[in-house]
Amino acid sequence: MAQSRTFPTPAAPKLGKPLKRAFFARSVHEVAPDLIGATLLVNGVGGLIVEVEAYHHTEPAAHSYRGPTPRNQIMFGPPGFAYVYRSYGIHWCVNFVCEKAGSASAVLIRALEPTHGIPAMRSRRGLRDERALCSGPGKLTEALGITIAHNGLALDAPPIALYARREKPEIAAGVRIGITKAVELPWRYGLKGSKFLSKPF
DNA sequence: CTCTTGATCTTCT
DNA sequence: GAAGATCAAGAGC
Repeated sequence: MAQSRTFPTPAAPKLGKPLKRAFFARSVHEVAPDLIGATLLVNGVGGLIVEVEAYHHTEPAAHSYRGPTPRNQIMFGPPGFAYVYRSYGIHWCVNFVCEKAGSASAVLIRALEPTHGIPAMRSRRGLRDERALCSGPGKLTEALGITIAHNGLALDAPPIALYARREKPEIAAGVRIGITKAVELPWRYGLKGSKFLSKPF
């Protein structure tokens, strides 16, 4: 530790009001862009949501497209809960369930701008560039400590907390990343100009 | 900078 | 047996 004296902790941005579960009880295509700029914390660690993607059961890229399975059952439940799945056998990815029970739609959280608990995130991810801490769906779950243990948890109760954005940001949209079906749907949303995206728009 | 590859769990064919 | 809502490391330019 080269640091020889105590520095003031950088002030984290002021949080908006807590998002209630009802926030998610509407079209996934309204919720997804509205999440850009909101703050996601798990046990007090997290940051600003800067990139998301919408998925809906009527479209073949969605896990719910072929009906319920043990993995995706949370997607078929009520809105306002976390759907966590194993990606490529190695990573965890987290979604927020939207609309209504049976609708099987969700928003994949793809990138955060780290604001809270950065030392904890660094320690979980290893020493890295701050821009790489949460710049991908598998990276941010590792940084926040999200695992299958969080599958099915409510989004408005500990250890998860969400806070509304305080100002409306400029939002970019584009095609989703890493899929081979329904590739043309422009259901990826991001904070315009953010340096913390998984990829530029 | 871009391209390739290995890691290895769940679902589907 | 193969593919997939991914990531990091290594080779090459």
